[in-house]
Amino acid sequence: MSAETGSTPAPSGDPAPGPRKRVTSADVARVSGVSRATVSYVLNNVPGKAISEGTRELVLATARRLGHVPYAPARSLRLGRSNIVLALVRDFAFGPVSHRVLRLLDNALAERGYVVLAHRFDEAVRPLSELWGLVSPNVVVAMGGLTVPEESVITDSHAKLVRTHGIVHQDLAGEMQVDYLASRGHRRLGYAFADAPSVRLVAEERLLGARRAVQRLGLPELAVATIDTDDPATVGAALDGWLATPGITAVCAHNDEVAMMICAALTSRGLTAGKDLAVIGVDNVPVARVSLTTIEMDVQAYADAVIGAVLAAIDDEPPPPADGEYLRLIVRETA
Amino acid sequence: MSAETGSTPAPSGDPAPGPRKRVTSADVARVSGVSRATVSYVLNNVPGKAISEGTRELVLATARRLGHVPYAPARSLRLGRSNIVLALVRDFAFGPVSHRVLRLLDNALAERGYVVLAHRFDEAVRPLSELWGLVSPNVVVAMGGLTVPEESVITDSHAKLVRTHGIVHQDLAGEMQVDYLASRGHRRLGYAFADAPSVRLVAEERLLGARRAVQRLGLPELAVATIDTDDPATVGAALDGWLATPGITAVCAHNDEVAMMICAALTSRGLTAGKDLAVIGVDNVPVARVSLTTIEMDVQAYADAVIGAVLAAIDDEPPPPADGEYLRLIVRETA
DNA sequence: TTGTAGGCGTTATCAA
DNA sequence: TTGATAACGCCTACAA
Repeated sequence: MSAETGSTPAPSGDPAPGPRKRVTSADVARVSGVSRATVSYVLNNVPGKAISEGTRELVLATARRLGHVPYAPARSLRLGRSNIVLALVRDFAFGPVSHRVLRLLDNALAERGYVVLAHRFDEAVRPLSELWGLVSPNVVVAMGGLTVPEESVITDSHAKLVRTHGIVHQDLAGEMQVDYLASRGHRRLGYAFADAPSVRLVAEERLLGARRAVQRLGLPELAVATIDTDDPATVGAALDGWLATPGITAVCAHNDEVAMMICAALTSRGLTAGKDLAVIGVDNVPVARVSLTTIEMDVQAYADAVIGAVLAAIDDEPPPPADGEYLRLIVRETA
Repeated sequence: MSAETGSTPAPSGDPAPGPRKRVTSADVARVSGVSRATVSYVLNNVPGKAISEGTRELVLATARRLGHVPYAPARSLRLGRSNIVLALVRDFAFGPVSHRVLRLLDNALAERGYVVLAHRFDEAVRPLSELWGLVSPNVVVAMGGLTVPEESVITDSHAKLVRTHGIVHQDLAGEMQVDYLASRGHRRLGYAFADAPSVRLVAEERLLGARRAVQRLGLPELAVATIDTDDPATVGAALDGWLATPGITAVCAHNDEVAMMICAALTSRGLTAGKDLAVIGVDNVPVARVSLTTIEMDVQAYADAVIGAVLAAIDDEPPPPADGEYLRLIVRETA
């Protein structure tokens, strides 16, 4: 009975099909009448070993019949690595573009036998270093930027690190916004800057690009207002500020969500986006597709770059170069 | 000494700070000059054992100095269970409410030493049964409904299953929408039904509730239009249909995103939500907070229910009852 | 108060 | 073509 130690002492009442005994590969071997090694060879399709077709099918059938599922922790322990790709995000609402990238990444990795799991991390809740005692990923994909200490914690772990930040040059989005508005004759521009920790790096890059374009074109300085998407009052205040400033005829928004909030605030004031004030976003989210002028990202190309980097990391190869054209202007009604 | 003959093969060329040797608890024991058991007792704060303060601090200091991190797979293998709570979602864009619930869940679980990981599953990409060979969760939280075969695959695994579907009575949201609009004198109502696999169950429940309210109040049947949020044309078509139907003065939307798309389409036509057509959503997402009338969910209460269910599952206890008032009407400008 | 020993499920190595 | 065995890192009953 001491052999049963590890397992739950079976709380007196357990009629539910609770923690049944795990079906191990040893069970499959025993029932099949072969050795554990043979089972392993068959289940893993080991190339070198030649297994007779009869044995192979017998093992496969037995495994299926008994409902054997390889046990991930044991496998990881033996191999010294897992098949988990952990996507670190600061917020589960990490943006429609990243959502789609992760979907495509998981699709691509499924063929290789890897899986993408997402974790929302917050050093205040659980230090990153504690994470490795709970999950042991093969590759960590940092969605969005990391601080230097965060990076080093990951580097110190045994996982390889892939950064998505930097693949898409977010500053170009800001530049494209300004360039387009300027081409339509707008001279004095407002800028709606998003203030949330989870998007800070991206937000700063976009603003930087917009400022650069303004300078390059010799336009007056941007009228930057900070928006907290959780507080609609900041949108109203920003809008009223722009409307009160003579000459401002257009606004660049950090993204489509902010842009839509501005549009809604305009409507509240009996004004119309695209008529009384030009508004341009970034992302081309579904809700934008009705009428918002925006900057679209080539998600497939972006995802391909991420996929390439992750596959290289898995194979312990140097990351492939990730350059390409990812951004495209979409003109609709609001600007 | 034979222990030292392990002879790490040291692949000829390995200049990169690649897969360094893992620091094991045995290393900590050896360097500290104590047994492996002692290290384990100290690191896990085992209550029964009394460890001298000196030993305790020595071990802790050594572990920190060597950078020892307990290795999750080994721990899971020994214990027969992991500390992973896997949230299954059909789409990473699984809604702002669920995003917040997962955040609160992870916060609550951090204290217990568990972690929440999210996985976007799609049977067409990777059968659920394959997942258990890649990750071995202690608890699976199904965000949104599951099909019967999906449920049984999870039940067959060794993970416990927690369902979030059913905690919040989504049909009540539909009822509240209709009740409110009726109270404002609207008689003939449109309904914007969302057509996406990832929200189907919720969408059907909300529509069901709306229909029930219409019947109860003796109003004419709902003019239901199906919206595909990825295709703005469906929004325009739906709106034109309602506008062309005499007597329709208000529309219930499946959620705020759909509602915002309708508002944008109204603006495109020179009309205004709340004036030319009443619009009401569900969710109270940030972008709605500017002017959209909507139904808000008490996310904290919802999350508390989920947290309770997950903690019970971890402790192998029966799930606590999850009843409560989760929904609240928020009146703004659009209805 | 601390140490010893055994085993969790899997896979690689070696032998048959 | 297949089988026996050791090892991955950790935890814990039992012995000292």
